[in-house]
Amino acid sequence: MAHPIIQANGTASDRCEEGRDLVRDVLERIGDKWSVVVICQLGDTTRRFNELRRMSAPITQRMLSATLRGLERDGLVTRTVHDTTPPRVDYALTSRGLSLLKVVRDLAGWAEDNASGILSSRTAFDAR
Amino acid sequence: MAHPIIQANGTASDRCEEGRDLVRDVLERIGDKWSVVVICQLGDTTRRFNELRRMSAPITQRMLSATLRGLERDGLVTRTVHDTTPPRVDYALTSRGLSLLKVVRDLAGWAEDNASGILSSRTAFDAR
DNA sequence: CAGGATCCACTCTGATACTG
DNA sequence: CAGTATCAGAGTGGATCCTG
Repeated sequence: MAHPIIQANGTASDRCEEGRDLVRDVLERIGDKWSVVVICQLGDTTRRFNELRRMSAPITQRMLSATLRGLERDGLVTRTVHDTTPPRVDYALTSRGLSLLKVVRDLAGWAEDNASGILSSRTAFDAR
Repeated sequence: MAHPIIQANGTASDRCEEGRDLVRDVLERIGDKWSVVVICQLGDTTRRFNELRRMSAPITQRMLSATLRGLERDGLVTRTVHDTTPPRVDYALTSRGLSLLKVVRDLAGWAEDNASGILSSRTAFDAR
């Protein structure tokens, strides 16, 4: 067996096969253009709409709104409306959202670790 | 601090902020419709084109071809052509691809663990 | 067997303008 | 402040046909 690291987890090898639609579902959520950005910007603190908008620039109002609604729908984010003037709405990650944040950060870590290698691979490939 | 787990890794909190374009780049690769499926089907073994096609059904020829080329471009997959008749081409994950497989399996694990919760959240949200 | 080329339908996103 | 509505453009994937 060439790469024992992959075999370490007994059931993990099946997890890709089995729940393909599931995985696709999740990836369609976090694989869109802004979900990961918003999740990371939220982190473990509460943020307001325009605050997130600034932090996630250059996201548009429309996309931030849509992204937050999607995350809320999946139970990853809570939306709290304070009935004041001017209106104030707070967003925060749920515990499920926080657990996803962890996974996403692992992914981000992998991305950073492999970014330069990937970029040079691309350059080499395109030069053929 | 409500969720110390998030704070565990000193630099990890920055990894989302810092390399946003990086992360997006990676997510555009694995976030497309088929990359994750193909990566999982490859696992740590070598596969031929039509073999992958069957395993990844209902992927089309066009998309399998495009997906594999993308993965090869990023140095995640090797493509080995055997000059025989009929032609035979073998695909396998590189070590970089295998390291991504690990991360992807974590993601798949998260997806499985949270699938039912997410689905019921969606139902509840849509019923409002 | 392992693809490439073409055409089409759909989705996702951005820009802009407007509202409670 | 925190959104919604509408429109147009780009990208992405599927179906089909063809080839060394």
